[in-house]
Amino acid sequence: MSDSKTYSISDLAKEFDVTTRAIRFYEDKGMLAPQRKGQTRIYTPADRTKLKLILRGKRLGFTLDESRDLIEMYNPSGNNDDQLQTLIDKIRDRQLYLQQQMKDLEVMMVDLQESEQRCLDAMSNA
Amino acid sequence: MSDSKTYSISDLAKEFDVTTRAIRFYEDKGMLAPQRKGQTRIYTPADRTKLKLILRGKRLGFTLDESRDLIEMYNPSGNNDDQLQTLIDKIRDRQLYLQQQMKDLEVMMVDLQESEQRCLDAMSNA
DNA sequence: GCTTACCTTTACGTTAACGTCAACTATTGA
DNA sequence: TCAATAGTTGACGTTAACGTAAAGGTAAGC
Repeated sequence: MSDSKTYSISDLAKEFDVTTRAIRFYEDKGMLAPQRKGQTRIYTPADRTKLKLILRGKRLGFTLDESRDLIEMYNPSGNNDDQLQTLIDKIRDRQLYLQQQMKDLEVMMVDLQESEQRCLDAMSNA
Repeated sequence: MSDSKTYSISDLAKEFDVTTRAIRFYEDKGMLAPQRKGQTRIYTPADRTKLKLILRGKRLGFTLDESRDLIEMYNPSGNNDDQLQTLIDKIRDRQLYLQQQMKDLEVMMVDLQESEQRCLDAMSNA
């Protein structure tokens, strides 16, 4: 009863709004390794979590290779602290990058609002 | 004397840390149109600003095509308010996306700090 | 038994944003 | 004068992350 829940590939595809092709692609890259029932892939909650992490990495702008490294860090298999430090550095880099993005976005929003206002002015004078 | 300052292609490449190839590529895509002195490209401060906007767009995750639309919005040439609204929508989308990125990043930082701590613990017990 | 829906593998195609030559011109300073 | 430096235009190559078709296996329901 505990955690015997499983998912089909299309279950996960629907839940996370990705294609089955993408999920198989992640498997090809060695990031997922679901069980099989015959030929058909069977995903456990752990597999589901991994997929979630992959997609989170994507949203953060990591490549799949980078995300794979990150995910390996979550489980205590290879406790290589050099790698760990490298990854923490990558995270920090990405954090700085995000801060720059926020600044850029603020400037751009102001510029566009000015542009919008000019447009509205032009329309009201017609 | 006012704004007669000009730049060579490598001036701009150095200033913004991009390759000359990239700058010519943006021109091929119709995003820049510097004057020529013979064959050589001569960039005005206005060109420089455009390049700046292109790179800002990149940092925000816009494609070059999207950035071109954005840049056209800054000058009051085509006051098409439909387009303007479309672009404001795109900006808003990107803003939401950035907010999601910040959330993702926070979670990931916590996860990795836990991972780091486990690693440090393991080392101190050796 | 037949369709429909879902699953599989294999493999070539696609897109963005340049990288990387190659082959050439123009300028400049020793 | 000659070599180094910076500029030019093609044009083919590259990478990531899938898309998309081909060609088929399997199980449910009518």
